[in-house]
Amino acid sequence: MKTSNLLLATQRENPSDAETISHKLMLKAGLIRQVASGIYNWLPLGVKVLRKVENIVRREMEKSGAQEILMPMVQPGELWKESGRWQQYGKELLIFEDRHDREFCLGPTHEEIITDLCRNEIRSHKQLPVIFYQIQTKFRDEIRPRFGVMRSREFIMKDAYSFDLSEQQMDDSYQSMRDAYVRIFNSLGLDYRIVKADSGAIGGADSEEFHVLADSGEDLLAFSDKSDYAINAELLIESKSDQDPRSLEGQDSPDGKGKLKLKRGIEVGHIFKLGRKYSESMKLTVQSENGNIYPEMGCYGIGISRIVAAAIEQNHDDKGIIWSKEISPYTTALVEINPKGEKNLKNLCNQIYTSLKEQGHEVLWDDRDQSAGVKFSDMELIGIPQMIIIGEKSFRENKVEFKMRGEDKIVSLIPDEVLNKIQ
RNA sequence: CGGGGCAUAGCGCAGUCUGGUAGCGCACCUGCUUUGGGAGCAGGUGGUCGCAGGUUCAAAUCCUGCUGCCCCGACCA
Repeated sequence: MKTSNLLLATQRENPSDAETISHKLMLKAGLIRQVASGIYNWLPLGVKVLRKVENIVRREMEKSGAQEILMPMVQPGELWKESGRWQQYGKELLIFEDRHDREFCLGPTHEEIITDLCRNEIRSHKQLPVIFYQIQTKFRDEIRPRFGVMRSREFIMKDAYSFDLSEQQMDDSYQSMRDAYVRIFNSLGLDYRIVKADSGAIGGADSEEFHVLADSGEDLLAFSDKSDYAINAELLIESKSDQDPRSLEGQDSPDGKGKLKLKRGIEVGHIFKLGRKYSESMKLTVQSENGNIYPEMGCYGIGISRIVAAAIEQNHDDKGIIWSKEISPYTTALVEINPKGEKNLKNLCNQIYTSLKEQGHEVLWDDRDQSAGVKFSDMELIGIPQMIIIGEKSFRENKVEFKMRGEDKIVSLIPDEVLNKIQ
């Protein structure tokens, strides 16, 4: 892609409406624009990153044998009344009526829909175990949306639901999803931790959260310095008289091994064992040799759009975003400087651009008629991990330059070498 | 929902106290010159000053009501 054909909506000024770093940078780098409180447009660069994250998630879901489906965002109130959550879920559930005065809500999650789907489609125990997933827009009418897409009302989530014949089988499904999540977060190139969590309004027994570590994270996490023990600090606070979570620092770990250390995290994934909560309330049964049984369910969420913000919270500098190459909108920025000075400079750019594309690299060629400083600043702001610089001086020596985002070092290479250098 | 703040051009802001032809920087358009870290000169485009009432000869400015957005809190995957 050439920048001359791209809606590169970078802004020079800091946006006045944003406080957190990821929110500021997402606006400034032209990834998103706000439409209403907690509701955003995703611009071309932002969508590129979203798709990268989605593709990693999708790849690992498929690898684990989960099947992709797509459920509606608009859901009939009837199903929510059946599960009991029409009353229970609260004002985060955005409710409205259609022209026939039938009640609907915008889906904040999909347990009701998936359970309804499965009770219609799944008859025999031979069809289990099964896991379905979707990547889809959710809506939760947050009391106070904040921090850009980090806590927005409309957001993109991958949610998966497992159905098993026994608790033991459910544990296997849970473990398989957990393994997939580990592969996903490893692939994303983020520093993350898994902690014990509260299962909250979704209901159910065991649950674990995946957190991207960042000082700006909303959640406080507690770790033992001697064992694997890791927990969302909220859970420890509930049982203490001292309500200040920071007081946990240095206390004995509840597992009896070592002392607690605290870190901040952004919750980007949450996996639950639901048990029979929904299968029983919504009468989902399968036939087996022992009669009809209620499947054991599990549900598994990943905040796709939140991951984009979390990645920026964790990886940025004073110049802007620093993407890992796995989720960067482009792997390589190609910056031409003063192409009018040397008439073959443009040709060299074109050759390198074409070759890299043939090698499967996603290259953003900054061919705008702008000064070098503007181009460097923009490419750094939008966080492209590798940059090739082609300017008059080096061109005359038949050299181009290569620079990694986040590093100061610039290396001079002949054009063929740079083709091998790019990853 | 409680507390605090903001609303003037695409972005960032001044002007409001003390009413008198709506401004600045950047961006954008034209032309020329420039070109290795956010270029220069010249000429341009763009705003019912969040909305609705009211006061006044006259309202961005004063008064009343409303709306939207941001931050802190409660809440939340």
